[in-house]
Amino acid sequence: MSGRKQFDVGAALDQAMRVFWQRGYADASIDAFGSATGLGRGSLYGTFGTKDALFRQCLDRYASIYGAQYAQALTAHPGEPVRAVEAFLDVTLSRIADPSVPAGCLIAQSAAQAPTLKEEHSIQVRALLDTQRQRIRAALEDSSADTRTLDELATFVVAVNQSLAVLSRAGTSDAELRSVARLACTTVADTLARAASKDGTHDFPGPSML
Amino acid sequence: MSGRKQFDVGAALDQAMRVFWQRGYADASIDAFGSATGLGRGSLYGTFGTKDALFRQCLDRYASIYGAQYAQALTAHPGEPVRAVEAFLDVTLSRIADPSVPAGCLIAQSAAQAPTLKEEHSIQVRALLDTQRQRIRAALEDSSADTRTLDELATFVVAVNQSLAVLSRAGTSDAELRSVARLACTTVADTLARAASKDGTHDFPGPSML
DNA sequence: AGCATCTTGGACCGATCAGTCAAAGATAGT
DNA sequence: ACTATCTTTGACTGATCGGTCCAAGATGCT
Repeated sequence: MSGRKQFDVGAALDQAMRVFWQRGYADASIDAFGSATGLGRGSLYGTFGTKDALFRQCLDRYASIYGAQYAQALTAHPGEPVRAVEAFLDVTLSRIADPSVPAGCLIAQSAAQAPTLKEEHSIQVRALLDTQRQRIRAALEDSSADTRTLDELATFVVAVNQSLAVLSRAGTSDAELRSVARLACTTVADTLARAASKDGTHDFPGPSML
Repeated sequence: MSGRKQFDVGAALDQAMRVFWQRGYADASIDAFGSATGLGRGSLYGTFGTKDALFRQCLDRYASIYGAQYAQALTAHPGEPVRAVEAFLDVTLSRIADPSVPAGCLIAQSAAQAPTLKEEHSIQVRALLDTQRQRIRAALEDSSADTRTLDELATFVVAVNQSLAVLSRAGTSDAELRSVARLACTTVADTLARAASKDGTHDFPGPSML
């Protein structure tokens, strides 16, 4: 049976992504993709190519889906960097709490396995993490903190975000994960406040240096 | 050639641990252990049993080696919880910077792959993380913060610690990792300070509530 | 209707996996 | 020195891996 494609390519890619997400690259067998998507090997290889190519497409799709959510969360609170970070981490927390999708994070999963991945994939993972860092950094830029502080805070938020994924895999409860996120937000708030007071600027207009 | 064991069991276990640490459970083949230890299959199976049993022993060894380092770091600064946390995270940072050992962390690696591990191993990983959390919690106990705050901070430190391992796998520089750790320490310091001022206690003896 | 093109499912391939086993060599106790 | 016991090496097994291939069937164009 065939002639025209008998399945939705996007939906199949979603399922494949979930397999990589849940099991990691090494433990994701072609048969597992077959079971998850209901497709035979011919369809899988004909549509997505090799496992490597499929993985690349899954990383792309993951970045596209959640990258958009992260970007939206970060830009939804202009001028309120702490709120932005809060919304950012909440994207991860909500995803982890969502039972229709695996726990953890495909990027964190892949980063942890980076040494066994092909260079191409490691580079892609790094690039995605760097994009995330830059987005956070941009959201923090409304504050008056110095460049170095902003860079460090952005990396810090990326780190905490990854930690949520790892701990969720170890069965840490949603409440505990949320407390971790909350503490990270206070760190951002305190650090920005300190930076603002140090250079004489404040969150709202006030006496300036001149 | 044989009669008596021709190799150091502890050294072989160290090498095997490094293989799991570097490659993760799924990507660690028996042949890889053979190459790393210089042993044949007979010696490996005769000494350590199956791959599962070897993994369990490697987790034990890892916990023993670094658990001791973590415990020492945490207890080296009694009455100074922030210093203790600093020393704790420094154990991880030093290990990551040590080229004689893989980057990352066997526990973080295993936690990320928890869904594909046998229940027994997931439980073991959880237990190790919980032990770590309790140790941190104990080191924080000298402060005057409430129980809830101490629990949350301990989980937070565990989370940041895991994040260092993940990010190091993605090629994050030592300097960036150290800035993440530094920010986490300020989180601990600020949170403890807030808790102390809130309930009227201070870090050093002063006017009490009565 | 006829044909070229595409899709599909499953058989198949060589490689590699975890684990077993037996033959051979080395040791310790007697 | 003899023997029971242990270790080691490497061949072997069955299962599973990623990937290829092809026959069969479905479609669209002319």
